[in-house]
Amino acid sequence: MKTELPKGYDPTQVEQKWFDVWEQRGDFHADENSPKPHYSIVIPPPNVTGVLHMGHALNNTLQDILCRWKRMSGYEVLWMPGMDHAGIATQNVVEKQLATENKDRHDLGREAFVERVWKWREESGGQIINQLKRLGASCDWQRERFTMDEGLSTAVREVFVSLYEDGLIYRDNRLINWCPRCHTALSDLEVEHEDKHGNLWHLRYPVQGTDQYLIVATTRPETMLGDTAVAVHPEDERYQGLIGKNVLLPLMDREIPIIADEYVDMAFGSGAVKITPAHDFNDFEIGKRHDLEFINVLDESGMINENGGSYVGMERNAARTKVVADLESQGLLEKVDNYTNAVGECYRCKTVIEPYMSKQWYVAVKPLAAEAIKAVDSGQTRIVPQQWEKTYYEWMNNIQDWCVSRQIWWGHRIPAWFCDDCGEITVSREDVSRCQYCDSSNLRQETDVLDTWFSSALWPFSTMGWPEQTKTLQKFYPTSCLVTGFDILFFWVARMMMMGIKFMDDVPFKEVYIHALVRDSHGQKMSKSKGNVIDPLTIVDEYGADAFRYTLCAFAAMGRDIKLSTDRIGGYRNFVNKLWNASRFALMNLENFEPAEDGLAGLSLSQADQWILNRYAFAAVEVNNALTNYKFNDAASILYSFTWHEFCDWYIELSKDNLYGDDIVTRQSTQMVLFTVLEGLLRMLHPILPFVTEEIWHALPGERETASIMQADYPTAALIETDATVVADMELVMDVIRAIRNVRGELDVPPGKRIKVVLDCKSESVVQAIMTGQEYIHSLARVDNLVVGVAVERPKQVSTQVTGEVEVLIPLADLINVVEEGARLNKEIEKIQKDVTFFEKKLSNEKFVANAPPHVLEKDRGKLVAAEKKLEILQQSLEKILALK
RNA sequence: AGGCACGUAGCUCAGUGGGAGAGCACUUCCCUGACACGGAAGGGGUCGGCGGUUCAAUCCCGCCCGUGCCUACCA
Repeated sequence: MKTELPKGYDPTQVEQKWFDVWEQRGDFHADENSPKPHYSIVIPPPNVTGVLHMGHALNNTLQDILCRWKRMSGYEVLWMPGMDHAGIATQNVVEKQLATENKDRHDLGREAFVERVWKWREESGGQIINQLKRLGASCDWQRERFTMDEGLSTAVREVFVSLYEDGLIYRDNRLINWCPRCHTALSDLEVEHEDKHGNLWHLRYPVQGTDQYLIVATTRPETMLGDTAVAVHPEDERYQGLIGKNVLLPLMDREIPIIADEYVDMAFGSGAVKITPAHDFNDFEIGKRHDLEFINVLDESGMINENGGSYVGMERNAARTKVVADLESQGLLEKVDNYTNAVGECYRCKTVIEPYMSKQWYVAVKPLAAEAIKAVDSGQTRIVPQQWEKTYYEWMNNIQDWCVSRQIWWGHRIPAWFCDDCGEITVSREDVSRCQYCDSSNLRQETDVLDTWFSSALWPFSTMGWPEQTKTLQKFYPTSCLVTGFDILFFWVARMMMMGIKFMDDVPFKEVYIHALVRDSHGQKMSKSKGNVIDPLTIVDEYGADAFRYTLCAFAAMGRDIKLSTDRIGGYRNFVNKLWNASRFALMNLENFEPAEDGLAGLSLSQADQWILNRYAFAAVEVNNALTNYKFNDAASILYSFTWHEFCDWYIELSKDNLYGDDIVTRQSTQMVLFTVLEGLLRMLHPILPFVTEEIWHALPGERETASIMQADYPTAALIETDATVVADMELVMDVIRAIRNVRGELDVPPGKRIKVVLDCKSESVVQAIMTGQEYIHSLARVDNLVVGVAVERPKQVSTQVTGEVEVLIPLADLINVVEEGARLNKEIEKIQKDVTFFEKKLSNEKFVANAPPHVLEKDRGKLVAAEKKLEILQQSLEKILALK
């Protein structure tokens, strides 16, 4: 597939073309029968309702980089893709649709509603999959899974029943987090706490049998309708006489006791707390301790129920207003303070959650967590960066039982049947029609479904066919790595650890790489409901997927926040274009070139050739190191500077004379090096820049051994041994070129002007190095007359620059301004003088000389000597220049 | 309230116990036959503040200030 490269790189067509080829050819498919060592990653399944955001883009780009790198490094790579069914979110989407038809789910009934959700899923769900493909994600798309698929549902049921049989799943009636809008229970994690400005109302409760009032403070006055006690601290002297007495609850005219409990903070407010056991988590505990009445005053929608006296039927906020107004009119409102406190909200719809009494299913997670802690502690699973281990332990050690039942319809229905005759519960892998206990057929299946995260927790093995013992599981479980953001460390990672260990008897992943979160400019987490999402696809459209990927890769190391700047993306688009044009240059100079069978062996390699091959080896080693340690940004910067600053800025320029010259042997060896380095460079870059590298790679001369660059070997080492002396000589010549350019630039020598340069060298070996590279100096420094030697005759009027062992002398002649040269020298002298002073001071410190390690001392002494020499030369030059005036 | 981070060039951010880095932006010059999404040469930072450890601190420790996130039952 040879192609002529157009002048500018246009990503759009190239990206679409190659992705189609890759996917249709099955290049991403993982073979469970492969003899190669395995490398596996399961994708953090995006919501079926999801639209690609920056977080997905980062997360999946990093996974793709790892997968492509490992694939090229000889591994059989499985990147398992899929989505979760996002119970509440998806149900909300479809309910909104229904609302536009003036219907709700109850009008349809459960079965029809679920059907409707499936229909939505087929028609509009899962857009994100195609969006991931636009990024170049090399998932094994043939294996795409969905948490509501039959296989995964079987896994969910197997796990639920097993946990139940092991006594790790139970039912209990307690306070849970209730979303009055979604009409379902939520786990603790699904409640987001946000500080909100509100009020602290101070209420006066009349004490029975006295004319005293007890002042209680509350942020939720409407809950007073359900108060069943007032609590004070047992040691609070102010209230000693009141404990045991009653207050008359205003508005309800209910007598409730004054109790003593150590939970009460004497210093806060009046030191007296109203107790509403059915509507507050603390009060719930106190209620149990003191055997109080639990009066629920709300219904499922957050409306006051029949227990709320005259407030029945009022919405909770309206009730609050009315309660406060009524208390005030009765003189029972002491005062109102401004107050800020954390209010819990539903993570799906942001409705203020309600602590609500209800019977729910729980997983007793403590025993599971203990194992999951051990697995990280023992190193079976490594969390990178390690700092996150602490967060993981912190949560795991304080873990609370997990409420897994949800009062919605879209999800895995809990496989439990209640018997109307004997009251027992039958939990079963198969649907049942008769009670296990009394054989009655009067059964009703539990209507609740499971938390979506319950099925997500099984993802690493359910996607591979569990509970069947599949070859895929044998080959690819445990997975090698999990790549995710820290925001779902608890939601997902911790739970996968627990379930993996419990059901697979092995950790779900060997390593967890936790990356930063992409936030908006205010540091806010991007989310659909906040409306602050920037669409990554518009970035892809504008800059190309490769440039976008490179940016994300370069950004990946940031602590916790990533704020994307389009300037930066533009910079990497330029980088891609640079690579493209360097490749065009190569192709133009590789006409009629056929790569030699034995590669670089036997070629007479120039200074420049050896130098670039040396730098190539360095880059190859370093980029592998970086990726091994998840240092994505290091990988990006190593490859950036090798490509641009070494290959393009230097090697291509150094090679031009040889490529344009008449010496056929030199030309051919230069071509071979140019070709070989570029070809290897493309392979090095491919994991980050899959599209452009594939395109160029196929345009190179010669035959490729594999159908795609993604199947070629990833470079790991030197292509051929290079001579360290020759490489150092090249660096020396480059320094000389830089020195000449510096003088030219500083003294405004016209760029086109060819000049005379005298190089006074300290030794014959330096002369030799320079003589070998003299053509480079002629060409890159625009020199037409070069004199090199040890103690050469020095022209009278010169500009002087010093680099290492070489004095660079440029005759002033007619081209250099004496005044400017004086200024330039003064600037240079000032710099060097600082160095000299610095090292003199350092080395005259006796303690430093006595304590510093010898190699440091040696190095600094050398630096001082070099700086002193350079200073001397520059000062002499300055004197001469001044004498000319 | 506790925990975890962060504070480095104008901007966005890397980085290390031994004389401070990148990209973009900026200044000067150049449309030299791959590339102006380019080339060459420059300018720019007492690495948040104060102490401590060390021969040596931007890096380690403590405190402070500022910012962000996570966890938490102060009504």
